[in-house]
Amino acid sequence: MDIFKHFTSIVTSEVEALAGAGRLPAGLPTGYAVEPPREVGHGDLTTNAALVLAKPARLAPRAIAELLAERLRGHADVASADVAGPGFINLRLQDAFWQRQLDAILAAGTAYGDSALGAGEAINVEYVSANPTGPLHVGHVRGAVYGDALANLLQKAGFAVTREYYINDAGAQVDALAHSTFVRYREALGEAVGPIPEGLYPGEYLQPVGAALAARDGRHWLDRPQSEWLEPIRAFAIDAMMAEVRRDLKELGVEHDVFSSERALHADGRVARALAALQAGGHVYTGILEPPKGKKPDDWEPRPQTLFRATAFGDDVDRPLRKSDGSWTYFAADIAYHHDKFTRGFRRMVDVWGADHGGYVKRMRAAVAALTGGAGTLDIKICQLVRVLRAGQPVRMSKRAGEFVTLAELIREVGADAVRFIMLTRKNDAALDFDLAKVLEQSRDNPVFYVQYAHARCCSVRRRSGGAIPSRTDPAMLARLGDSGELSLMRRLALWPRTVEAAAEAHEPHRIAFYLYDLTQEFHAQWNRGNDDPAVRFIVPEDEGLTQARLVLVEAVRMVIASGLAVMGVKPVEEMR
RNA sequence: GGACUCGUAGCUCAGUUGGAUAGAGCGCUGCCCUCCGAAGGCAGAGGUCGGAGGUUCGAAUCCUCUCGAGUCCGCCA
Repeated sequence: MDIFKHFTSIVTSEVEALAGAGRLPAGLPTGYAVEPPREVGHGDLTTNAALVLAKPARLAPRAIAELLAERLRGHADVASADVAGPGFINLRLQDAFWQRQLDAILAAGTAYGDSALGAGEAINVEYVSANPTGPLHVGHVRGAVYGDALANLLQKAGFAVTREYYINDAGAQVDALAHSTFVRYREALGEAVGPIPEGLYPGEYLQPVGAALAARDGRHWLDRPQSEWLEPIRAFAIDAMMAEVRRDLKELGVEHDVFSSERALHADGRVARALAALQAGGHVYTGILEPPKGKKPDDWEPRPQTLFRATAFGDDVDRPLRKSDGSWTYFAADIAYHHDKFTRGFRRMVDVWGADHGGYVKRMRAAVAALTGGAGTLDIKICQLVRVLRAGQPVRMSKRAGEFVTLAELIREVGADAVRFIMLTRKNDAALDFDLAKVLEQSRDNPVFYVQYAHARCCSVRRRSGGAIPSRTDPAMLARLGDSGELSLMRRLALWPRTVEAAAEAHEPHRIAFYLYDLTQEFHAQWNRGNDDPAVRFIVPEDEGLTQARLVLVEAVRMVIASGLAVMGVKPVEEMR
């Protein structure tokens, strides 16, 4: 149960009751909410109902607040209801109310915080979608972790989530991959190939691919013309790279449900069909674009092009659909891809892109709007750059020289859990520094350690209790939990369902990381009090009843940490080493 | 020239979708601890939210303008 929704509905029924008694006008709107107060000193809950209702009710906010507060005081869970400031109502709840929440948490386990928000609606989250021309590197990791955590989060919020990867296996880049692989193939067969030609991929990661091809086909392709080997070797290389990508992603804990091929979209006519649909809607025409101002390409020459009328849907210019040789642009294929997702039943789509694709957002949104007549929604989340720091110094990355930190290396160095956690400690659209030393530090300013440590401490309590965590609770037992630190932990736990929903709605999984940090901070603080004062320790040998109640609290904390980490895709640890 | 994202404490960043005295960590200052419930604890000082207007009962949050940083800008994907 989300306690804030619970009390919002109580306020609503009291407003109706007051209207029924003639003390408020009937038919007032319900734009108000019961929320946690920003200032803890203001109480447990606060509502702006009187402020929101003042205008439609044509009454002073404080007068409405007084009426409502009077009614709210009559509820058994409400300890006090005070009018404050311009007309807020601050509620304090009985300890028993908070204690009762522990029941709900223990009963639900890590399902506590699951929401019906999504109502089982299908949603497609597309992420990573890196070109199959090389191994994944740090530039891809953030999107991978963000997308995966978002998918987990949406699942927890009640959506039917499909995790999808779009393979850009068409176009010049995969042809270059095929040529590069052919060079490595010749090399594997003993030829002296010299330096890798300009325009091809020089990375050593293609050596094993060439060797594997040689092992499979022997010298078969050596004297054949390019027209014969290009396609089969391209397919071979793409398969090899995608196998590596999938293996690396699996190491990171990322597994997609669906891999969609761009090449297949072209091959089976889906591109042509999508574009025909766009054309039928009157969104395609032939025209001449203005050159971009301020950065005019040297070889610019005006020419008529097949254009999508993106400006009709909020974009700045209309966008080309065909290259000068008549083939489809990448954008055209991407339109077809989103059309395909929509026809597969996804009215809701999320794309996770890197910062360098920011300029592409408007046209894609425009295309989806045009294709679906507004029935499909596309949210595009941009992940800003990650700077990897070693000893406080940025690690230089040059793709051309082939020196970049790969995902596999990153995981080998600090572990998948640390990688995932750190990637979620920033909002997706803010730049992120990844300090390789800091993530392994055992201190409070390393959130990975801090949160894991809290979970380990919970497990430690459980171990030392000898497995004596009560499976059932009763109000009398939980009534022993009256310490201020215990109560603020209970209040924090009650924020979890609300945190999940808000994060899911905003598509912001980083909020989970921040919540966990706050929760564990309070847990550690309570633990530390036990260092000085044995009476507030979780295990009090001379008081079994109190210990039982506290074990319930600790177990509830552990479950919420574990379910938060599950959303982040981080494994909770039982002990620190 | 334009588009997009970001400007919040000395530093790195949150900010519950417009609420009441803007939060956390680091750093700084002070006090306490040296305890395996280890990998420190507690407390304090410190920002008017880049700047200027506007909307609102109420703005870090929405609008306009402006300054600064990053990313991007036909036929690459």
